[in-house]
Amino acid sequence: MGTVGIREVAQRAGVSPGTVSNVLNRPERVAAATRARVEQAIRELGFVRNGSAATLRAGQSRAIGLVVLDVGNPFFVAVARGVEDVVSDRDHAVILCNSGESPEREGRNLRVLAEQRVRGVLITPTDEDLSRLDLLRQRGVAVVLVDHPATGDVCSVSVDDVAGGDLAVAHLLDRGARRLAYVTGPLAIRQCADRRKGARRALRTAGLPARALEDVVVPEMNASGGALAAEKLLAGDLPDAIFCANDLLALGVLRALSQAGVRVPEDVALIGYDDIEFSSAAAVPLSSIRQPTYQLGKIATELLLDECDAPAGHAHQQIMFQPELVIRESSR
Amino acid sequence: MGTVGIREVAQRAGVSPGTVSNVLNRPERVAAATRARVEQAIRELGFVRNGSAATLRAGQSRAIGLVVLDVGNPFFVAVARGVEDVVSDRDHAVILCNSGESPEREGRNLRVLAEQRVRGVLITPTDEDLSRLDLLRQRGVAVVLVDHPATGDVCSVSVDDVAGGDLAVAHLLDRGARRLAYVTGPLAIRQCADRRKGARRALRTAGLPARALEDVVVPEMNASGGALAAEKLLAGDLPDAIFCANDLLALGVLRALSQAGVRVPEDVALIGYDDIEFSSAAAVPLSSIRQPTYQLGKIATELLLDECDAPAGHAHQQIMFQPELVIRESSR
DNA sequence: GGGACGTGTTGACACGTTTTAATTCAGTCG
DNA sequence: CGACTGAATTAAAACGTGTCAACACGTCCC
Repeated sequence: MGTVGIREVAQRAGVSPGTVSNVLNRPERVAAATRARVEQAIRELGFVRNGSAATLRAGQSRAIGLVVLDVGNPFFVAVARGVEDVVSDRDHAVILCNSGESPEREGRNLRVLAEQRVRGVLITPTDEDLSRLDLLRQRGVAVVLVDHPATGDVCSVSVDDVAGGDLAVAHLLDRGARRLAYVTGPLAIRQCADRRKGARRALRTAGLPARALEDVVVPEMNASGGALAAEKLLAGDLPDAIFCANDLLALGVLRALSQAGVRVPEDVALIGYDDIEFSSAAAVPLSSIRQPTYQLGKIATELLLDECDAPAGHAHQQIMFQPELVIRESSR
Repeated sequence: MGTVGIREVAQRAGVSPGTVSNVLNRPERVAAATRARVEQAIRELGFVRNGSAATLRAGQSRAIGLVVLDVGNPFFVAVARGVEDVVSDRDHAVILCNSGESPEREGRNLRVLAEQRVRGVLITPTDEDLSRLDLLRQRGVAVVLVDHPATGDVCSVSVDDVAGGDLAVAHLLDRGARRLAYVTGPLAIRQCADRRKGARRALRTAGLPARALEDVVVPEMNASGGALAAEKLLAGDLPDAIFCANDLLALGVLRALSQAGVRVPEDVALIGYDDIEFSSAAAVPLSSIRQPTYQLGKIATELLLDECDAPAGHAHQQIMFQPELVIRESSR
């Protein structure tokens, strides 16, 4: 059994290869009877179209690239779900790449995507240097930035982290807190800095001085980072309420406080960020800021495919979603 | 700027297209001076090799497919990490597909992979019907089953779930438990059934009757399923110890018990399965059964690529890993 | 009955790369 | 000095599909 191509199918159905191609790509242009004959031949021979030949001929593939910072992060998993749903609706495929926050890996990934001649790329960049993307954009590949606000000449979809920080702290203040702590990763990370900015805005709105919010910076944004932050807090006077830059940090804080005999929310109120699935299942269900992650992926993909389909009459858009406050036991 | 191909590079470097191809694929065969000239031309023109043309010519691409049941599941995320590390070491790419436990989506995914002419496929099948895979195997595409023990004519890599169940219950018995509960999802799921089988084996080994282990079956294997199970247990006489078929269930149980004033591990010991990241961060750190997920992905990929490289002298292997007991507070 | 028209179908070529056999050339040995 | 060797390079032939201009064949209208 040699490889069965469009030619063998054509021969078996008694038509020309061109007709088989039409059946595959524009079925409406071929007479019903002929089409039926071709489709039967396809089934009988177990023909599977050669995607690379199609891509080669067309100049671009029916695939888009998705480059994320960390496939293990629930945030990106949710985004990916949104992406995949749209993409499969529109009969495309998605090539998922993981940059692991390394610019070098990001570069490798982008090269592979360029070689594959993807139609477009969704990417959460590892840093502010967008020049790596020019390589693609020069070749006419559409690009949409995900969770990274852009300035002008490119589409972007993100969530308002300043508003999120504001929401969280306004809620804590509303609940009566007057001395707060902000547990965060490095402030060089845009998300951390923006959420802090929002938190301070909430303080101002409530007429409180900036020193009412103490920063606790830890190197790693996971549960052990949270435990470390809790240690620092326990060493001094405990604040009324704690705002954590993500849920993993908050869970670490929660556990360390519980072990030290501090009650949440009676002694200290606590709120996280991201609303990961596990937050509602924690020992004390965690209040959090929910981001429209699925929507993020969905809208970004629609934007991207629209740009691909009409590269001429396309105006770049910067879309920013608003996050949402989810109140649970930890700050009730 | 028209598309720049191998031809333009050749012209600029003053060589033939064949030489450029050699520089790309077998650099050692071309004289150092020529190579330098070609490489400079590549840089100057910003040439990016067209992967589809290469794939078309070669008959297969330098990519493998990975079809998982659920991209959101930490188990598969860890497997995917193992896969990607090996694959990128060997200079290949991985196309990640999500079947979402739906045989129909699985079929679509396999079709796309076939069209892309992948070299091989790693798959956790949605059901026992492996006929969908024949479509690929007939075309000479290597297949390795992941987390799904196979019988004979195909490679497989899995973890011994019976041994895992045995480990968990043996540990609980060792700790003094005499009346136990097994909180699980539908027993039609192979993993659930196998872990139960192992649990019963541990009972026999300890000389206890099967009725010492009560089954609590819930429809969903997540935290709310665990809460539901806990309700059922609280309605009767509490057992000494609870074995949960996965960590999310265990976390749900833990929370519901705590709310009811039951202390873990003093009143009831608790152990989960999978050892997901959150388990160690729970209010009461959770004992669990750890599976070598990363290894699973790594070995599966090596097996697959070996089969691809030497399709002739390849003997199918069925590899089964042993899980590992991780003891934490919840069963100390 | 002839021309215009529309629907289906065809044939040939192009897409960009890899590969194989052939060719060139400098150096070596008999 | 000619034949041979081996290394470096080349020319040409695929790979399988999509497209597009051309063509066949009825049908309708004047």
